[in-house]
Amino acid sequence: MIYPTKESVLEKAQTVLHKTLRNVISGSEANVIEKQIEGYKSKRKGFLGELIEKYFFGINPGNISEPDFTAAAVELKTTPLKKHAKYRFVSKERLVFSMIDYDKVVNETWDSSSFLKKNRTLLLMFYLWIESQNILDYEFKFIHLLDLLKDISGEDSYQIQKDWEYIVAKIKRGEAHLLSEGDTYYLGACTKAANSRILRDQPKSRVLAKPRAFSLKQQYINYLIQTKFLGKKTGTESIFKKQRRLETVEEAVMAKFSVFLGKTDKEILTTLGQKLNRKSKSYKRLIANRILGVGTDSVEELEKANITMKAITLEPSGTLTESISFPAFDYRDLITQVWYDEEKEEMSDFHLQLEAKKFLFVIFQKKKDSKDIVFLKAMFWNFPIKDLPEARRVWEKSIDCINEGRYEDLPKIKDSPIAHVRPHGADSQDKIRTPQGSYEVKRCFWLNAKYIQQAIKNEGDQA
DNA sequence: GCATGATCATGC
DNA sequence: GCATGATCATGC
Repeated sequence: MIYPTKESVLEKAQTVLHKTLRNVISGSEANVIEKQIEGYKSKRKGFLGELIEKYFFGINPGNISEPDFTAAAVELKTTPLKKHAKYRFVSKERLVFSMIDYDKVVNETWDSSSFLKKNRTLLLMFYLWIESQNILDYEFKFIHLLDLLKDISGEDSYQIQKDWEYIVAKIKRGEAHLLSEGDTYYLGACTKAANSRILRDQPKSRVLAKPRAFSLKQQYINYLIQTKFLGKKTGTESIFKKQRRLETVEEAVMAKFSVFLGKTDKEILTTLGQKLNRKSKSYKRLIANRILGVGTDSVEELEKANITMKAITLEPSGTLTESISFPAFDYRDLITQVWYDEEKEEMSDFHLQLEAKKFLFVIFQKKKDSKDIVFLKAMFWNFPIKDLPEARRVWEKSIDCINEGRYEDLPKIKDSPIAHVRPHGADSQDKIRTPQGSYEVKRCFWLNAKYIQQAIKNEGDQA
């Protein structure tokens, strides 16, 4: 089949909306597919996409650098949704594009990039994923064309371009092995499991690098689902109430904070005409929210890019005394997780927090001989990929301890330069069930204060 | 000063 | 009602 135009592709695609693949193919085709599925131990990633190409569209694009629908210049993406209590549907995963060709990409510019050539216009076919279900019976819920230069806001397109350029610049520096999904905002360089153990050459360094693919982050896809496909408000608040300039997320956020550099908490609140409870443990966090101009913890520009804001307070000497906490974990769930599941291409929660997330540190410093605090700076930070093995070690030790019921032996701050485990509940009675059936106080992973202090200092050195 | 356990205001 | 982020309190 030849589909000459984007409209013809979309028209055909929409005939499977609210239906399943089984609904639109013949019984004998279904039998052939059933036989193939039996051949696999588990559902192979991307298999439904291949079936859609072959049996539904009747195309055979293979692994080419052109869009799947070459004449129409449309790239097909068959991708899963999960049900969600609050948001109805969320993307089950990031949206993955082709592998990054480290040798080739360093000679490209964004406008002429092979990424844009292949992926500028996407046909997104979202189906509802249900673990136990036959892939022939997955229902297609959303089918949309998305032009990455026209169908999203100018700021979002601009950010995606900047993300691509950041990734390419890092490869040009000979740091392909240090790429991390958390480096960028909407477009990320994610690991691809299929052959992630086979390391690749990179053009500007002798160090072998993990194969990675361009991808749109899960949070950005969720934003698209909520605003474009479900047509709902996001439930988040934008830091822009009016028309904004064409700028990156980082530039936009930094511009908000730069106004208050060196100001005390009182000065900031007076300027903003705000009053806040100084006694609260959330005091500085709330100041940061007010600086951004929001009255909530759900900030659109931060959530879209999977950024977590952390208010940090340094001592007058510059020392950071408090470690940074993550959400409390569930002991019984934690021990079922795999650091990186190659088959499912899924990371454990802690791994995902470190690799895919970016942090916005809003740093205050206590004043000597005064109750006042000063706003020192804001900075974006993401966990360096070189430190992942150490974080993994702490995580694995934790799982061993939990499996063996040795809760008193969970990794302590001195056991690692990077992370540890500590209580994180409402109080000492806030307990949760363990695999052994007993109850233990809720705990979580923490990033060591010293480690974060060094990260803050390193950023200062670079500037 | 630091490690460790415990707590609490906020907002969803 | 509860998860979360950010301390606070205690003891060495």
